[in-house]
Amino acid sequence: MPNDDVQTTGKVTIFDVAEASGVSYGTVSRVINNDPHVRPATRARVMDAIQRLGYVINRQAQSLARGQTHVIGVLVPELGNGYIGEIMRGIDGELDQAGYDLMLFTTHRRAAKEANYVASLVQGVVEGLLLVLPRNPADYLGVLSARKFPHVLIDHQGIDTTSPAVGATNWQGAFVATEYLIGLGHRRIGFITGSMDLGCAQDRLEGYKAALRAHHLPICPELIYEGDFFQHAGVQGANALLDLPEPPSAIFASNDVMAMGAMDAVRHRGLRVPDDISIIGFDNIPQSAVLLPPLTTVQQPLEQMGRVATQMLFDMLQEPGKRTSRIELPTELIVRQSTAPYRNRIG
Amino acid sequence: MPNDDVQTTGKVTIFDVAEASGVSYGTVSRVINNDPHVRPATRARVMDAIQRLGYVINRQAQSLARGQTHVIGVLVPELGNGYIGEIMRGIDGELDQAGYDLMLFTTHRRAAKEANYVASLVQGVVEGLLLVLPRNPADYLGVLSARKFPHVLIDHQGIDTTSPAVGATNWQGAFVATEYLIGLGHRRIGFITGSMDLGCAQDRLEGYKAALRAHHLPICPELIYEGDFFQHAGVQGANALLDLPEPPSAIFASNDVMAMGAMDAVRHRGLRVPDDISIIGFDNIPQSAVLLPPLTTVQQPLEQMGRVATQMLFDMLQEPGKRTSRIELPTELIVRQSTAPYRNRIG
DNA sequence: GCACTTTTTGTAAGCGTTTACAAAACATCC
DNA sequence: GGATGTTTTGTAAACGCTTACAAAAAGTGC
Repeated sequence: MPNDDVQTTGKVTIFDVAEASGVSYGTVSRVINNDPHVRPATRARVMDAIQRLGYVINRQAQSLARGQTHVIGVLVPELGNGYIGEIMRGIDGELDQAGYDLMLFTTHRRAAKEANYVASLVQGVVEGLLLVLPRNPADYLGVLSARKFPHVLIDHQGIDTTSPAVGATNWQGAFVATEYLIGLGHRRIGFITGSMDLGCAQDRLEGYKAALRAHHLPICPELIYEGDFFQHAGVQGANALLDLPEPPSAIFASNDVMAMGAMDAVRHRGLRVPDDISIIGFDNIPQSAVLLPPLTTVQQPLEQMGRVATQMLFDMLQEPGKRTSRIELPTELIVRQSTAPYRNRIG
Repeated sequence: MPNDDVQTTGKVTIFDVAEASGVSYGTVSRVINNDPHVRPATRARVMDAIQRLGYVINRQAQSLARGQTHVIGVLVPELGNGYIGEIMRGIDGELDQAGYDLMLFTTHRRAAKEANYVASLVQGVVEGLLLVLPRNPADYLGVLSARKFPHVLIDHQGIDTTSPAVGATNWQGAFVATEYLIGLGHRRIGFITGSMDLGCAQDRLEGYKAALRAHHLPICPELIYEGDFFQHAGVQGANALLDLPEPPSAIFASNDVMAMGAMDAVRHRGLRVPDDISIIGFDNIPQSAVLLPPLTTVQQPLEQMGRVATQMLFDMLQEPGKRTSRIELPTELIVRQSTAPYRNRIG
């Protein structure tokens, strides 16, 4: 007689379990779903059969029958940078707690495809969608909104105002950081922007300008270098700024990665950070704390943004009609050793 | 009479489309699946109805009926570091081409949960599993193998030998890099290891040792600092090595991130790279090229590893019985400016 | 032990597709 | 214009589960 231990192959269904334990398939279903209406003895028998046969539930079928998948989709422009990783960590944590699974889509490849892509892929598989740092959201948002498909944007305060979103107080963060440099005595402060097609980059620039204005300092176009959030732009931006006839004494980069590039460029010229040039970043990625010198930066609550966005999405799933909102989480200035009081460097 | 344009809500099924276009649901299914056995005129009529009603297929139901989901799962220890991001890029690209979707699982949170976690979550939802850099794979591999569940390991040449895997030639990479330093005249070469619980970290260390041996140089335990692949370990490792009575003239870090830390530490002591100390990394993450100086490193074909692993998985799905293999993709030494010929630095 | 209530179990229908098979429509030839 | 062969279309059953409802069993109080 063959061993009927854990089946290694083939599909074990609810019917097999029912037969093996001498109950009906309905009862097996109830056991699986922890329905209280089942006698302890019966439950034990069924559980035993489940073990023996190595039964695991078929989520497809369950989803189909229940009409819900317990999967949410996350759309990211790309993996690889730590910034998105932090956000993902928050999303993942929250999803995990709720027992949801996560389907990952990247735009970078299919960006060119038709706008319906998101809607069509997503329909029937994911219950909601989290859009991280969408670059040209106009494409999908139309479809998503039209279909009333639950979704929330993360870190994009762009043109669209109808979709719920969570971001950070980029403007204030940049304002505070700039003000801090001004407080240290710096008067000429260089600024390296991010990709200006992103709302957050624009906001940071505006915050910088506003702080200068608030302190009656001139806004010099030559002190503003247009970057793109990549390290290389930090290097080039710093070089461009330091080549100026009247170079700045401090550089504010729109993210930490560019700040790192700027730090390298400064040192490569034989100048010291922060003695000769103060440098400040934005994001507070994990690396910033272990640089030499540790980087002064504006902390973005990235993980929290992920968490909050996920919770918002769950709210929407619960009460489909609910008024959606746009949330901005506070940034915080983290003072470390890459900034110092101004002193007349050359003369 | 109400407008029957794109429905914004509710579910449009194959039956609705059938009714709207005056054909049977079977025909609609055929149209959806591009079955050639349907008259052009009929096809057009159905397509039109699909458009009008805004029908999109329900993947759950399709999966259930077809018995395949077109989803594969990827299990990663964490997001956030660029290393995994590169691998993911390769996976994603390959999946995309094949029209598969990607479900992402992270271990870091549920690691403590029972070993069946992978199997139970996965069964019925994903057709195969890619395990990226699994840290304690013994837990799941047993279940996976027992169930003959298609899976491939990425970058883990550990104890387990039965599962198919793709990795890189870590040993050779480290050997070549070390030999390169020796060729530059260095005799005392410091080594900062990765997490020694990972096979790749062990292999790199062995490659380093083998190169020394091959050139009849002594293996000095004090020159080997045990790190963990994080930047901080690079800083500490470099400091420890340089504090030695007889410090090394070159440092080989087991990954680029630690090499960056080491570079910072070296400079912080007023020494220059590469003039005083040569530094070499491993991985060739995108950042390494834009450091100052650009980092000499061993390139790992991360994206390619992702691609190859995914292809292997597809092969396994196609021919379930197929003999599985373990592949090692070649590493390559990338010479940049963080390494220089040895010269007697102090004396 | 009976009538009654409550709990447990079984059954049938449904979720939205696919697909094998049968039926109907069309084309082709003599 | 019928016999024949080829497409095209319709129908029914299946995929593995949930769930409302009905039936059976078990538990009560007298």
